[in-house]
Amino acid sequence: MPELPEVEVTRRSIAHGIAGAQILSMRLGKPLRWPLGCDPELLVGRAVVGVRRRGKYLLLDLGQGLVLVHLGMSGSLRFASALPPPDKHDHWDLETSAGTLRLHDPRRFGAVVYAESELDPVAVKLLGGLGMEPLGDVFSLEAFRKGVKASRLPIKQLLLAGRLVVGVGNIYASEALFMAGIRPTVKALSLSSVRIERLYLAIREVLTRAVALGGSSLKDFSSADGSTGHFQNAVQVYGRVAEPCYACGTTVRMVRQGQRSSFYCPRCQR
DNA sequence: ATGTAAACCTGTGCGC
DNA sequence: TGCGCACAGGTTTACA
Repeated sequence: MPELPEVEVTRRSIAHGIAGAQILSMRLGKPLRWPLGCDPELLVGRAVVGVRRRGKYLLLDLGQGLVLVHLGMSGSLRFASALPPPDKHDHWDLETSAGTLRLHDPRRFGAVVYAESELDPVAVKLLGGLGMEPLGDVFSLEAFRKGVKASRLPIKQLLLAGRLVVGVGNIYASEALFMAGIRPTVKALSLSSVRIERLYLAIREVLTRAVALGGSSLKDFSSADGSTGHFQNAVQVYGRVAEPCYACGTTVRMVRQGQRSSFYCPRCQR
């Protein structure tokens, strides 16, 4: 479910409230993607210094060490001073002096992993291969162009791979490619510099816009304060197979790429 | 090295 | 109403 915008919106909804809080207890439910990697008791008494984001990971900085949180396909966080008893899909509670942070994740593709530092092997394994932050300064047109021209993958799959640029998932890849007028099946290295620049700008624009709209709440996503996003109402092609393109009226198509569905307008995107 | 598919797990919607 | 299947916002791992 969550791509960069949803994770960033979640981060913003908890960062202020949880900063400086002390960890009082931790509860784990059913197993997630990976084990926590330490005794939960080890973290009790530590402070949550701040919350950062790297790609689709949230990084809870503790006084010592950090906790990596990934929402997988169906995860969402809640942060509140009083939460109801955990239901069967609530698999992690972090009780702090400022409130409880709770991971709700029916499919359990999400993860909560402790690392001593970002140099900890587990952190390197999870974060080490990640590409550029699309909303950060290091995401330069030059670096993006170089990466695109070096890949023989279809451009959609290159974006999803996360090795060049992070945070672009299935929704925003389709949306950015529509915005740039590029068909998802085009080989990355065949794109002209002009089209690469259009895509570069589209990625930044679509992600920025999605964050501003609170992310996409397709099924049940909500940020940690319970508010839902609105980007799903601004979607141009994602999930709109067989419906008319808003720009030209041509029927939106769906194609299967790497076990994921891609949506595009055959007239607007070449 | 690269490209494709299976795997992880649960819920939902659809055709019959 | 029930059953079986396809599919769902992600990522790693295994295997050609």
